[in-house]
Amino acid sequence: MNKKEIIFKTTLELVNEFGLIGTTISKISKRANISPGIIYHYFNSKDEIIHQLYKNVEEDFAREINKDNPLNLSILDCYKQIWISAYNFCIQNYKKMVFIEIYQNSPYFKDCISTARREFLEMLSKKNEESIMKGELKDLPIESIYAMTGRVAIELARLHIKGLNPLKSNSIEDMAESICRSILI
Amino acid sequence: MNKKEIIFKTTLELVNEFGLIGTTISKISKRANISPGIIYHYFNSKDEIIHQLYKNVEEDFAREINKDNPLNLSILDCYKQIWISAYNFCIQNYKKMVFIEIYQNSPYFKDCISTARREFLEMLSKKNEESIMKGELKDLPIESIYAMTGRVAIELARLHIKGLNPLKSNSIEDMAESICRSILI
Amino acid sequence: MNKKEIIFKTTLELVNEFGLIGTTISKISKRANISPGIIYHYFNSKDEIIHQLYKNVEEDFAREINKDNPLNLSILDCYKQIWISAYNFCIQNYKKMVFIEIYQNSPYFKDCISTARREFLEMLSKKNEESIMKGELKDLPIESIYAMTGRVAIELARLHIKGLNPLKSNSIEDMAESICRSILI
Amino acid sequence: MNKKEIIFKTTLELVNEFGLIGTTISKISKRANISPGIIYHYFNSKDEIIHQLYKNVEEDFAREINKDNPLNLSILDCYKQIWISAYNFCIQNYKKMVFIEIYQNSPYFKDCISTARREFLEMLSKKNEESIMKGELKDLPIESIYAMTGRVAIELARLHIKGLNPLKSNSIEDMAESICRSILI
DNA sequence: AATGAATGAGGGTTCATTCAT
DNA sequence: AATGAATGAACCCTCATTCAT
Repeated sequence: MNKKEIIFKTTLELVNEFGLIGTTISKISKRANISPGIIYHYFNSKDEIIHQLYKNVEEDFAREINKDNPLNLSILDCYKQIWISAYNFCIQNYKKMVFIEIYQNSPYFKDCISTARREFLEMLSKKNEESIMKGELKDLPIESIYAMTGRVAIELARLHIKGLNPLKSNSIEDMAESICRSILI
Repeated sequence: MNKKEIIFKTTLELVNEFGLIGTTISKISKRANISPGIIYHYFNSKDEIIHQLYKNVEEDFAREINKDNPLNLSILDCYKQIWISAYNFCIQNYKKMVFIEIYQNSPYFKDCISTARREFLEMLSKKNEESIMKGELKDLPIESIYAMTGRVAIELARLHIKGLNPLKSNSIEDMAESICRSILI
Repeated sequence: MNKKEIIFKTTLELVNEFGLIGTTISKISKRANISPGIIYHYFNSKDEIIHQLYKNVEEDFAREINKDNPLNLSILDCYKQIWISAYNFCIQNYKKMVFIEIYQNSPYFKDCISTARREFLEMLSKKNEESIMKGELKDLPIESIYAMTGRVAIELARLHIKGLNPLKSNSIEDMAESICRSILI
Repeated sequence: MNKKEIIFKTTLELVNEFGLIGTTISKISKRANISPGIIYHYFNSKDEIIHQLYKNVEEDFAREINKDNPLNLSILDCYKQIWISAYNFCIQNYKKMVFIEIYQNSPYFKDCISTARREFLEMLSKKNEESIMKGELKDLPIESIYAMTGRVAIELARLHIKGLNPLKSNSIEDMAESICRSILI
């Protein structure tokens, strides 16, 4: 692992523990066992570390969601698959998920999404419009659909990480189906 | 309005504008037209202001949710009514809602809930268990149910505040119903 | 002496000893026996201290030069009087003079001169033009005239402060006359 | 050009652009296309580069002043020739002149003059004493004479570099004569 | 109750200098 | 000779908190 990766890894951990402001250059350097100065050899500023880390994490997430081409499925199966991918990603990468949450709720966040993610969202929007026309999908903005599906996956994953058993005896597939049906007509 | 209330009101505004860290004692004192020193007569620390404000806001929220005794209704109607109350509360008190969001995504948040809210949740839990027994409700922890219903109301309200039209042509009642059905069997 | 004046006085001393960059907030606070933080109660930045101090010092200098209305005299007597005033000011306020020199040779200096000084220079320019027309004064820009007269006063005063006897047996009046004659035809 | 010379040349340029403090080892290494580390093979410290560069530049200046043996001339012609040489040197080597100005107005400057310059000054002093004895020259220390003549040449050259026309219609010879006459009886 | 000057630890950042390679 | 990653002290500045008044 090179030094940039070490800095990213350490920052990810610290933001989970202390938040964005609580993650200081001094803390990063101490935990990573490097000098504060050297951080500025690899990054121009603390902000740059945070922004680049977010970009990396967002790309990881987008890659996971995309990996089985959900857009080729029927609208319900598409959302179910995305839901399951999101849930699993969050459980397996909970520090990344927490980081995304914190970042997006901070002044750092300027709605700058990665190209990969934007393209995916555009294609999903198109699919949505078609489904709305066909009378399969409720007429809702994509942000609302996300709030009703993907966002719920994240919340449930968060409960999982807190040590709860958020699904109990229900299977992931059943949960995904129940939740995704709420956006259908 | 007494001085404590002035400090709470000012803090609520400033956190909406500048975030928790950006809300300094100096800013509070300037906007509230009081001296920085006197704040420490009413509170032991900045953290105490934040925590107490959160508690107050959470209680306001709980009070609103409770006001029409939703627990007396059928399980679906109960959740629908809670959902609608939550959605409306957030839209009508968006500064409080933003504060809650910021607080819960910060290292300040330590899952400490208010007594009023705890009592309500306990009663709701009991109702849930009965419904699960009756085969009406999915067997899920209350936190998951909240994630699938109330949390979604807040997310949609947030979109409303951002200027989107999150429900489009759908009525609040329909949305509440669709979403709350996802927790039923 | 109030705290702002103490900060100015300390800064003036330190700039004489260590230059503008070498004069740190930490050094100021130590020598003035105050905390670093309080400096920012009176000034917004280190730069503001430096700029305001320069403005004050420049005004002191301009006041001294103006005090006997040299502009009412003949051109030679006018410059002689200015010369003598400048020389005496520098000898009596050598720290201020050194500060002016350092400031004007630094990136801090943005040719922003005080209103009082600008007005004086405009009136002096007018007097110069008249004298040039009358064939009394060499046709030179005012900056050159300053370089040939006032600037020399400062240089000689600097030698005085270094412990030399820069005029030896020559009187100030004779020196002023010899030097100021160099700009006459 | 060997590496030491490259470092000197680069430093001269950078000091003109950024000042002494703004000229960092990092900037020197980047502009000179060498590593920061190797600079410490040729010099012990940044300060040493600055001091040696100053010494070199001062010697260049002294060499130029000396080149036509002004000491063999009459006292007035001697000073006129020195004056003209200084003025021309500054105009033709303005980066060196700016460096000298910056250096002498910085805490780096410790009045350490080069051997070449010292020898020249000693010979000039001797010539001065003879002229004072003969009643041709004012009884002044050599530093004062420099302030009244050579220093003025530099100031006027500086104005030339700033874009002014410091002599206007006056010839260099006339200016040199007017100024140098101020030190004669 | 109230003021606001004062403190000082800690923030992000820079940079002369060192050293393993 | 040469590299450039690495160090760490010092920079300017912020701000929660204290305290004399």
